[in-house]
Amino acid sequence: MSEPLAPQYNPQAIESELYRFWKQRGLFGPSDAPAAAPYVIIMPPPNVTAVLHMGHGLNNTIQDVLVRFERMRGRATLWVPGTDHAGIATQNVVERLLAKEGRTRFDLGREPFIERVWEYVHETGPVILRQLEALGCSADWSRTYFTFNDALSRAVREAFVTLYEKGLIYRGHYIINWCPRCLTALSNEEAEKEEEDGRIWRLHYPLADGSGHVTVATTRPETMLGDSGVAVHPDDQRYQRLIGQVVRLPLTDRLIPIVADEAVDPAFGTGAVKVTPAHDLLDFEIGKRHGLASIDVMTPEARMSLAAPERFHGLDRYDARRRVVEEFERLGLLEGVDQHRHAVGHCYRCDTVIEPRLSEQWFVKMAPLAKPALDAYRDGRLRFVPERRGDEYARWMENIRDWCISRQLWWGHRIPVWYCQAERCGKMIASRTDIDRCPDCGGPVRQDEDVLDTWFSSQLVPLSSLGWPDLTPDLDRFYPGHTMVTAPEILFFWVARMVMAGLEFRGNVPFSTVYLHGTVRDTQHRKMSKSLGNGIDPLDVIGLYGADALRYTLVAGSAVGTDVILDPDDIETSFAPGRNFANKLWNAGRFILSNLQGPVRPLAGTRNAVRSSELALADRWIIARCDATIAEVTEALERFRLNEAAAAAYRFVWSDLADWYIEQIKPRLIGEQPGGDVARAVAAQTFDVALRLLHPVMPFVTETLWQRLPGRPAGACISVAPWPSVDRRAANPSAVEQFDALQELVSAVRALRGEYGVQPGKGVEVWVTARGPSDVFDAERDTVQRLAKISDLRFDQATRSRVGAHAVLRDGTGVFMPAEGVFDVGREAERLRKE
RNA sequence: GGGCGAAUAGCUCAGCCGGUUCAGAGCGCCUGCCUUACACGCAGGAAGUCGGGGGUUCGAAUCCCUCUUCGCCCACCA
Repeated sequence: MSEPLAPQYNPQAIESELYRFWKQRGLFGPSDAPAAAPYVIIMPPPNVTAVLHMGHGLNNTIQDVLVRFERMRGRATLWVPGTDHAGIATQNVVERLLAKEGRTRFDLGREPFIERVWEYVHETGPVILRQLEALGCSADWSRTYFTFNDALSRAVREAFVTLYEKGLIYRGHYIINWCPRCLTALSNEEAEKEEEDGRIWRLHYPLADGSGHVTVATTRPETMLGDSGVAVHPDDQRYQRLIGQVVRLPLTDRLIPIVADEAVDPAFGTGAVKVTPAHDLLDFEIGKRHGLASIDVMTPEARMSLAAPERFHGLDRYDARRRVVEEFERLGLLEGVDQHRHAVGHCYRCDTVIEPRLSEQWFVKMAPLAKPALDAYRDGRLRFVPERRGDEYARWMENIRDWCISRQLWWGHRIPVWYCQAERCGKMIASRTDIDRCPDCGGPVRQDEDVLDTWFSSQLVPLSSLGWPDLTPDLDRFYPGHTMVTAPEILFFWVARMVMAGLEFRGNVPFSTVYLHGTVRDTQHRKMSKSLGNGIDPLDVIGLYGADALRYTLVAGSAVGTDVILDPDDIETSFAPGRNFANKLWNAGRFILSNLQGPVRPLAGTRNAVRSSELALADRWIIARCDATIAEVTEALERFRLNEAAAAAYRFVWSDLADWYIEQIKPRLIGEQPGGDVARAVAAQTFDVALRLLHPVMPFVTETLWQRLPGRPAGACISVAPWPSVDRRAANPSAVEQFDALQELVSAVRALRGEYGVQPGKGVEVWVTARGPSDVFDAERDTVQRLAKISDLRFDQATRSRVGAHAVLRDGTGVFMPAEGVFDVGREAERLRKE
C-alpha cells in the first residue's frame, strides 16, 4: 500500500504473485449465491501434449474476458478447463520419440506402448495448464477435465452403448480415408482436401474379342491393378455397343465387364471409368450395383499387395504408378497424359496423401442426430457469432454423412465391443463395463482392437466435464452452458457434434452461442504454426511485456469474424500498443494514487458527498464521458465486440482521462485553485470505473492499481467488484459539448502558437465568453484559465456580456482573432493564418 | 465445381443495418519538448478520389450489379 510504485510498469514483479492470490482466494469458482444466474463456458481442451501457441492465447484470452465480465456482473461464472488426449496426435508424438530410440510401437506391444504414452502425458499434461495460468485465465482448475480419465471414459462408454442400442452405431465395409503413415482410418473431416496440380492418364483397355479398345482416364494408374470393371453412362451414344462386352485388363489376365451406370459423367475424361471398388468410393458403389469384385491391391502402408501381379509386390504406390504407366507405354496402350488440377485428401495430422481404402469400420448414423441439431439452429436456440457461420453449420448438417469413428490406433478409448469366440455363438456385445465372458453362452470373448476417434470423447465434453452420465449437482446447475468460444476450423469436427450429442443425451443444446474467432496469422496471412517457423511464442511476449500487453493486443486486433495478423519478425511493434497502454494506466494510477493520500469525498450517498454544484465543467465532462464509456464497453462486450470494448476503454483512459482531465485538475490538486477535494473525488471515481472496465482485458495491472485505491477493505479484489453502471444523475451532455469545444479551442490555439513560433509564457491572449447559465460560465472560465495555462497562453479576462460561445484570440503582436462560436475557432485560426 | 470473406493513410487494421465521432486508431514519418504520472511520454503536423467501373438515393467507405486481386470453407467428376 505504501511502497512507492516504480515509474515503469513491471509485469514480472506482480503477475505470478497476483495469480496465486486469486487462486488462494478461490475467485475462479462459481459463486454459491443461489440467486446468481450461472454463466458457463467449457474450454476447448488443448491437446495434452501441446505447448501454448498464439491460437491458444487468443482463444483463452477471449474466454477469460467474457468470464471476467460476467463474473463482475454477478453471474455465477464457471469456466471449465481441460485437456484432450488427442488420440492420433499424441500417439504420433510418442511414436516419434520411440523412433529416435530406433523402435516402433510394435516393438513395445500394445500395453507397454500405452503405458509409455501415459508417462509422457503425465509429464507434459500439466505444462499447458500452467501456461494458461500465465495468461491470466480465471478458469476453475478444481474442475479440470481430461478426455481420457476414468470419469470421461465412462461417459464415452455410456454414449457409445446408448447409440449402439438405438441402432445408431453400426459396423460396415466401406471405403474410408486411410492414412498409410498413421495406419488408421480417418473421418471425412480429418481428410483435408487440397487442390493440387496432378496428371490424368488415358489408358487403352483392349476388348477381349479383339475388336478394339475402350479408353479410360485415371489420376491413379496404379489402382488399375485392382480394376474389376469399366463403366459408362447408359445413355452415352459412343459406348452403346460396348455395354455388356468384356475387356482384357492389361498387365493382368483378368477379363472384366463393361457396365452401364448413371453415376458416370459422360462429359468428364473419356466418359469411360475404370472401376476399382476397393480403392474408390464411387467405384465401390458402382461395383456394388453391378456385383463387381473388390480387389484390394494395396497393403496398409500403401504398397502393392499380393493381390497385384508379382512384379509389383511391395512397390510403393508411386513407384507402382510409374511402373504401370511405363508398361502401358511399352505395350502401346498409353493414349496420353494431361495436366489435371484436382483435390487430393491429406491426413490432418501428418499431411500424408490419403488412400481411399475398403475396410471394415464403425460408423455413427448421423441423419437422425443432425435433425434436432438443425432445428435448434433454425428456431434460435443456437446462434453463431458471426452470424454467417450458422449457414455453414446448417449446410453441413443438411448434407451430413455417417461418421467413421473407429481408428486403428492404440492410444484412445477402446471400442467397447466384445466378440464371442465360441463358434456356435459368435455374438457381438457392446457393454458399459468390461466383460470377460459372453453373457449368452459364457464363452470367451475378445474386445475389438480399434479405438474411437478422439472427437467422439470431445463431443461429450460439455456433458462429461460436469459429471455426466451421473446426474451430478454440477450437471444440474451448469448444463446447458452459454458460450462456446473456438476457432472456425473445428466447427464441424467438434462444435456441430457437441450440439448433436447434447441434444441426444440431455435433450438440449450444450451452449446457446457459438463465438467463432479468427485465426492468428503472420503478415503474409499464413497461419502461425511451428512447422512454418512463423510463430510467436505467447510466453515470450508475456516475459517481455506481460500478459496484459499480450491480451490487449490480441483483443484489440480481433474484430468479429476477422483474423488477427501479427508480425513474427517484429514482436515489439506487434505488442507495443498493449505494453504502452499498460504502462499508461500504471502511471495514471501512480499520479492519481499519489494525490489521494488524505480522505476522499464520495460522489454520492453520504452527507459530505460532492454536490453537483461543486463540479467544475471538466468534472462534469469527465463524468459524462465516463458514463458514455461504461455504456459503450458494456454493450460491446455483450455483443462480443471485444475489440470495440477495448478501444472505447483505451480512448477514455488515454485521450480523456490522462490527456485532458488529469492535466486540467493539476492546479486544483496542487492548491493553486480551490476545489482540490472535488477533483480528487472525481478522479478517484472515474479511475476506479476505468480500471473495472478494463479488468476483463487487462486483469493484472488493473487489479494491482485498484487494490491500492483508498477505501478498499483488506483483501478487496477487483475480480469480484461490481461492473460499473451508468449514473444518470451525473450525466451531463452539455458538459461534453462545451468541453469538447474547449478542447478544440485549445488545440487551435496551440497550433497557432506553433504557427507563429510564439514562445512559451509570453504568447497569445484568450478571451472567452460562455453561453448558457452562469454556473456553466464560471466553470468554463476556470477551465479555460487552466487550459490557457497549460497551453502557455495568458488568460486575461472573461466576460459574460454576451450569450453564446465566443472566443477571441490575440497573439503577442496584438492581432485580434474573433471567432463566432467556439466551433469556428479552427476556421478562424485558418483565416488568421492567411492575414 | 459450389459457397463465403477481404480489398480504407507507408504498415497492421477499425468504421460498413446509408446523412454530426465519417474519412478514423495504433505503428511509422516530420516539427518542438526529459513541462513536478509516464520519453513505453507530451504538444503540433503531413499523409487516403475508402480496389476499378456502373447503378439506387437529395446524399454511399457504408446498399445493388459487375470486373480485378487475395484468402478461406465445402465437394465421390474418375
